[in-house]
Order: sequence, then structure tokens, then C-alpha cells
Amino acid sequence: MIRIEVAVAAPLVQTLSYSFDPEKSGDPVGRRVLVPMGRQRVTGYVLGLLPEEDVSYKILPVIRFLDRKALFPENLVSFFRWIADYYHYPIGEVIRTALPGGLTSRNRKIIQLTPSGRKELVCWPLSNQAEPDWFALLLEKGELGSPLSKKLEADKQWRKLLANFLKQGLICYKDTLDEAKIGEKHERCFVLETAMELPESIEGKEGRKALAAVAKQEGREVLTIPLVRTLFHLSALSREQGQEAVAAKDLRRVYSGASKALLELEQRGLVRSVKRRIYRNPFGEALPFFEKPEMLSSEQEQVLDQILPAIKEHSFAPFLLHGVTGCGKTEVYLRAAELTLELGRDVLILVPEIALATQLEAHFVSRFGEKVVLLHSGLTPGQRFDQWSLAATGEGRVVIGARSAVFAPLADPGLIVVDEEHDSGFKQEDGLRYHGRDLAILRASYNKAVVLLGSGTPTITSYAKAMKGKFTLLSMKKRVGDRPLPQVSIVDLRKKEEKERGQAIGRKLQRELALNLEEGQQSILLLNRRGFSSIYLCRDCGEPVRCVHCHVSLTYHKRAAKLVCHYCGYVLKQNTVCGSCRSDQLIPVGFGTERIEQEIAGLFPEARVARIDSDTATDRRKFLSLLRKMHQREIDILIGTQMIAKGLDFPHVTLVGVVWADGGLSMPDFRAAERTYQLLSQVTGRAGRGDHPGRVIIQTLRPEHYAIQLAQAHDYEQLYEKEMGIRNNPLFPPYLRLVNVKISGTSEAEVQRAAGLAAELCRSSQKKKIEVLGPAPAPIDRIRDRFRWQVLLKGGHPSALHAACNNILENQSILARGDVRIAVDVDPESMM
DNA sequence: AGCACGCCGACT
DNA sequence: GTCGGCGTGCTC
Repeated sequence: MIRIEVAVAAPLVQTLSYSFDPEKSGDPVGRRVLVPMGRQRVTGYVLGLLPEEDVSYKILPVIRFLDRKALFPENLVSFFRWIADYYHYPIGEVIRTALPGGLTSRNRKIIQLTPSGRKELVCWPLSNQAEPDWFALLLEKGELGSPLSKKLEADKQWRKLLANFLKQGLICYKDTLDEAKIGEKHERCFVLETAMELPESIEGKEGRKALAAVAKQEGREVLTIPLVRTLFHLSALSREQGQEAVAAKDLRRVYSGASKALLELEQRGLVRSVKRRIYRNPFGEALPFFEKPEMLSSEQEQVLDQILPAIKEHSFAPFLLHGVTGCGKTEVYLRAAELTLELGRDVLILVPEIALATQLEAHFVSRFGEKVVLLHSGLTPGQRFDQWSLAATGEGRVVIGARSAVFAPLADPGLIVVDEEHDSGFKQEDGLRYHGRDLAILRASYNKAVVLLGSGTPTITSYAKAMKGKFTLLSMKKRVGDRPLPQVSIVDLRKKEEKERGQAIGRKLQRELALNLEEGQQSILLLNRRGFSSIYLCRDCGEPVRCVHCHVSLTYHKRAAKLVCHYCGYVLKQNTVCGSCRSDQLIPVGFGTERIEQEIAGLFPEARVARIDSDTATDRRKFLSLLRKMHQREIDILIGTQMIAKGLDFPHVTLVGVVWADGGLSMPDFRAAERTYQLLSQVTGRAGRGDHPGRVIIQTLRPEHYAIQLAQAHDYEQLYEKEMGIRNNPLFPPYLRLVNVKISGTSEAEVQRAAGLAAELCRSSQKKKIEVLGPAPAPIDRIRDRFRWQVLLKGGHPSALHAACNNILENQSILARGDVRIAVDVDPESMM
């Protein structure tokens, strides 16, 4: 028996050790195991072997291995450990987050009917009103699954009833294993097990004769024609596919009589059936093919002259590639990837979630074919697992995926690309709050790889690192084909004539839209989602209509005539009363996408208008069809939130209108200006990617604000200087680091108490090294009936912040009473 | 997380 | 006098 270190899928900070028999199981590292823990069985992940030594606890053997081959390579183990430590998250949960979903098995209790219960409960009258459906289910199935029985346990009246049944011996509890939902998919295949001669062809008259001849061949039992026919196809397909085993599915396709014949052939020992693993394919529709360009632009050459030697070096080298939209970054990624693969190393490409619908995927598939593996949220769980497995076995050598792809099980990543490095989607905002870009850099350093951060508007933090020499700065200033940057004009919405019109679309924007329509050109209208949705205000007391559970303003949805909470889904009818003064004088304010759409419809009834909203954005199919329509110029005006600004390439768009550019500037966030600049700059890049020059119209109430002025001037360097000046006093990143300690619970007093204690603890223990802000209510101070407070820690030294977090979490049981929870957000991207 | 142990209020 | 509430602590 050998000892192994196992991280268990439970919130334990430490790892546990188990034993197993090496004879039977092979190399354990990177595989999942089912292990006993306390009185239950849980999934664990094998991190490594442990030396045989005396310990004070008993070492239990693993129950069984859940994988035959490793799900992740050994090189990820130290990476996982670092993450668990840095983000203060239990290591087993880190690994669970990293792996594709649906792979955790765990022990669950189910309720089962005993024999006597079966007899007696049938005629047991449920005295109260309607019979609950779980009861009928219990009688019908004889048992209740774990989710349902758990729900019943939570309910007082049912718990009592069930306890009674248990006492009377009518039901019992049984442990079952809640198996992982996702597994390998196999198909049935057949192998020819006879050397008998088969006809060359079975076409026409000759073929029929040949078939009959084989069927009645002397010296063995007579075969029927369908059997011979099946054998023929099996042999032919096997030759054609270059594989011994042929899928039953393929045989049935060429010959529908095959299924029946195969059964008989197997019985007679003429064929043998085998199982073959198949990989569910996520590449839905055929992707467009992109030719490899012969020539590179001089900028591309220059940039590659720095990257390629670094890849050959086989050591850690971080680059920041500052390239305007449309400068040809993709080809740089492709060439770098090409070299990396030639050197026998793997490639990892991280992209913002939405950009996966772009051509990047197609470019990589065009260049690298079947080596490309996809990992993003658009895949079904089965596809995701299979793509993961392909990377783990080494068949997939190029992984393209969203933030969680940073955990891809590649044996030896030599190049990691983070495209659109500034994108906020790289930060996971719940559970393990990691940053995909930061982890990409870390993984590159662990694997001695080149990491390439690409962006037209790098984060101030990354740019500062480049300025300090921590990253090599590369820049590409010219658009492919020397297309000019679009002409940007600013419209001041405060001007009297605009105000008086009371419309969201100002006069200039309206004129330009009309012009574009006339000329058959496409336009995009961008709305800042934040602070931009339509809300209801009370005319009497000025309070917005808020959610009763979340304390945020409800968003008005005209189509449904409802007010909806975007956090918890709470719905109010349109004709409600003010929550604070009961007045029924409520007036809608702000512009939602729906209202803009309506306004556009009024202004241009003949225009074909489409809207990208949260529905279209999350449904990949809808999203792709919208993109196709846009490409085929079946849409004149596209209205949407920031997601339309992200990495989409619409060659025929020549006009971009930003309806209210300063919407995000009033956010309580030190990155508000940076974000606004990024957004404007990105959306500006959408205009004029084809042959026509583009125009951008930015409508704003704050035309003098530097973020807007500099976006107009396309001046990133100036923005950087300005931001660095502002963040110097009071200090904010990149001058120091932040940790946001989030405290939540249903009792406001308890939450406040815990927040106060946590702040005090930090103040007293790390006096000089960190600054403690708060406690303060979070910007949204209540979500789903839970009150939220926060304590912000600022520090120049990561170690002091780290110590403060540990201090808080170690004392959690003292600080937090009742249902109060404390979570730390290391390097927060959003204060919400 | 999930489960058991253990200590205080309303019931047979 | 118990039953059962959930606070506290442990899991190789």
C-alpha cells in the first residue's frame, strides 16, 4: 500500500492522506478518487505521493479511482496550491472550480420506503388539504432522491412527519452515491474476426452473384445474404477509415440491415464488438477558412522578432502587446503558436467569453486543425469534458477558451496568450475569485513559458508593469491596410436644444443614422448598461422603486409591463406604489435598450433594427445567428450594451453612436474612468473596419471629462499618465494592492458587528503595513435578503495583506455568528 | 460541505 | 422529566 495526498472536494484548508494498492491502480497523480471522509464518501483529487511515516490518525484506503487516466498533469499541482493560498480558498474547491463541471460524486442520504411502510402508507390518509406530490412520488418509486429529501428536511412540518415515519419503521434512510453526472461517451464498434474472402464489390448483378457465392461457400455453415453484406461493409469501412473497429452507427448508415445481422455475426464469432471512446464535438457549424498570409506587415514582423526568440529561449517571458483594434494581432498570435508547436510545446489562448463567437476560433482551426480544443461556456457539459480530456491526453495541443481555460490540462504550455487583457470577464466574481490574466502570468512562470497579453486599451496596472520593465512592451499602432482611425465627435447633451427635445438620440446622431440608412450602411448604437436601465422614480419623495430583497432599483421592462430586480428576479407590476411613501405618482426615467429601440422605431420606421440583450448574449445560437445577419447586412441598426463592443468584427459598420458615454463615470469605483475609456475606445474600433471610413458619435453630459476627451483623441498614453497621477493620491492600484473583505448575513446587526470586528482585527494586527477602510455598507447593501458590508484593505506589501486575510479567516468563528459569512476578494475588480 | 456531539427551552 | 432546537468542531 502506498500513501497519497488527496485534496478533497470540501471546504477544507488542509489536504488528507489515504492509501491505495499500486499494483492494481497505476500512477495516481491527477486522477479523481472516491474516498471515505468522516461518515461520508466524497470525491478527492490526488496531488502526489507521500512518504511512509507514523501519524497520529488512521489512514484509510481509497474506495476506488474515478478516472483511468489523469485529469490534470502533475505540473498543475503546485499551481493549484499557490492559488488556494493566494485567494484564501480551500484547495479541493480550487481544483473543483478548475475542472469541468459535473465531475463530483458525493455521498447523499435518500429516503426509502420499508416493506411495512409500503403496505401501510398506501392507505395512509394525508389529513391536510392537498396531498403533497412528494408523498405520491415516494409511494410510486419507493424512494426519494437526495435533493428532494433535503428540501423536505428543511421544512419543519415534513421533517416531523418523516421522523414519525422513521420511528414507526415505515421509512429508512440509506446512503447512496450521488454519481458524477458527466463521463466518457462510448460507441459500439465491430471488428472483423474472420479471414474469409469477401467480394471486391457488391454493385449490380456481378456483386449479387459474388455475395451469393460467399454465402454458400463450401466447407462452412451457410450464411444469409444480409450477413455477408454486413461483413462486406465492415471490411470496406475498416479499410476506408484505416481502423480495425468500425462504428455500428456507420454500418447502419450504409446498410440498414446491419444491426440485426451484427447480432447474429457476433453470436457466430465472425465479428467481435468493442467499445470505443468518442469525443463530443463542439464545433457546431463549419467555420470559415482563413488562408495563411504570405506577407506580414512591418509592425507584425517587428513584434514577432521579439516574441519568437523568447519562445525559443524556453524561459518565462511576459509581453504586453499594445495594439489598436484591427492591427493584425491575431496573425501575431498564430505565428507565435506555430513556432511553439514546432518546438513540441503546447499553446493556451484565453479570450473574453463573448469573443468566442469571433473569428479567432476559425483562424486557429484553419491553421492548426484538429489540434485545437475549445473550452468555453457555450459547450454542453459533455463536450466540455471531452475537450478537456483531449487536452489532457495530448491530442489537443492548442486550447482556446475563456478564463477557466487557464487551468487547461496541457502538459507543457510554452505560449499563453491573453487576448483583450483588460476585459473584466477574466475576473471570476463568485466562489474562487481569481483573475484569469493574473493566473495566466503565474502559470507561464511556473511552466517557463512566454505569456502575451494583448489589448488595444491595456489595464493601467498592466501598462504600469510594462513601464516598470516587468513586462516587455510591444506596440502596434497601425491598422491593417493603413485604414485611418474613425472620426470621433462629441455631442454635449446639456445643450439647451438637446434637452428640450427630451430624446435619447440627439440631433446629430439622428442625422447621421438617417444618412447611413440612405446609403445602405450599417450602424451600431451602444448603451452603457450600468446606471442606464430604465427605473421608476416616485414623484413625491424622489425615491426609486426598489427590490424588497436586494435594495437596488428595479428595472422597468416595457414589454412585460413589469419592474424586475436584476439580482434576484423579484417582479413588481407596473402600477405599484412607492415603497417609502406609498404614493402612486411614479414616473419612468432613464433609457433602457427597449426604450431606445422604440425611439429608433419611431424615427426610422423602415429600418431593420436588432437588439443584443442578456438573452441573446447568453444563448450562443441566437448570438451567432444575430452575427450572421449582421454580416449579411440584414440589419441596419444594432442596439446593444457593452458586449457589442467586444471583439466583434462587422466590416460594414460605418457609424457608431454612444448614447450616454458618461453613464459609467459616476460609478463608485476608482476604475470608472479607465473603464469608460476602454469602452469608448473599443466601440470606436468597431467603426470603419471595411473599406469605408468610420464615424463615431459620443453623446455625453460630461464632454470635458478626460476619459471622453482622450477617447476622442485615441490617446492611450495620455490616459495612462492622467490615471497614474490620480491614483497616486489617495493611493490605489497599481501603486498598491487591494483586498475587499465581504461580510454578509440576514441580520444587519450581526453583519455590522462582524465587519467592525474584522476591521479592528486588521487595524490592530497589521498597523503600519496596511490601511483599513471601513467597515462600510457595500454599494448594493442588500441582495436576496442578505445584508452586505465590506472592509477594504490597502497595502503595498502582498504579505501583509495576506496575513490580514488569514487572520480574519482563522478567526471567522469568533467574528461571524449565525449565518454571517466572510469572504475575501483578493485584487478586486469591482466593489459591487 | 455534511454530519455528529453537546448544551438549553416547550412539550408528553 | 424528554425532544429537539442549532452552535461547535472534525473529517486522513
